Amino acid sequence: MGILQETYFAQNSVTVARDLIGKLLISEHEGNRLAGRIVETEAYREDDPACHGCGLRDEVSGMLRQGRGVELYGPPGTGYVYLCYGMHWLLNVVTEPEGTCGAVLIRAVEPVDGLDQMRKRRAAARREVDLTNGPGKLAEAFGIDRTFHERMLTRPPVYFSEDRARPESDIEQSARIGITQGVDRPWRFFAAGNPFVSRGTPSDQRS
DNA sequence: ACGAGGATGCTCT
DNA sequence: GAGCATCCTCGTG
Repeated sequence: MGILQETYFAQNSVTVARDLIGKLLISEHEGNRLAGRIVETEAYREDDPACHGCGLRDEVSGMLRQGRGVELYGPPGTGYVYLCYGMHWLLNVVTEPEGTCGAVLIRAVEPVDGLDQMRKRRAAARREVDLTNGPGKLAEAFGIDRTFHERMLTRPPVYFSEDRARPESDIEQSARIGITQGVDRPWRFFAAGNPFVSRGTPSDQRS
């Protein structure tokens, strides 16, 4: 009921990233229900130097080479989960039609359900905002790891859904965070004023 | 409140 | 060996 389907994720990554703000991320893994309202996302696209998988298509033959990020050309709605800095799992959902490279990174959510289990998984979190105010943190809180890589996120146990109780909030836009390439593209979206938005600084404002 | 530095593993040169 | 879509701890003000 209200689960976002493959046709939804088949849109332009930037469109999906903006529209996912206010939607719910839900996990029914291991008998617990966890839910979070998405408050921060980033879009990654083909012909985008920050995107894993950029440059895998041979310009002459049109054929795909193997390499990191080739999964981003796969079916929309697929999970793309990878290890960042050797320690943190980051959750993406594959976007754009199959055969086109793209993904949306889920950077932060506001906890809605299952906070007790989130606290157990996030032992380092002293304040409630630290449960899920960053891409590595929310993945840990939700128990997302490599076992969700290349799994469909259009049905349980992990999926996205509409939010009936979706609160009003303005959506702001900025450069993406933590990247050194593609800094000029304002493809980060976040809910204005929401305390669960991550602490990162947009890449075009760093010294 | 804020910034520096370290942890840690995978991919590509 | 360098470079990473990060997070945590421990300094200093």
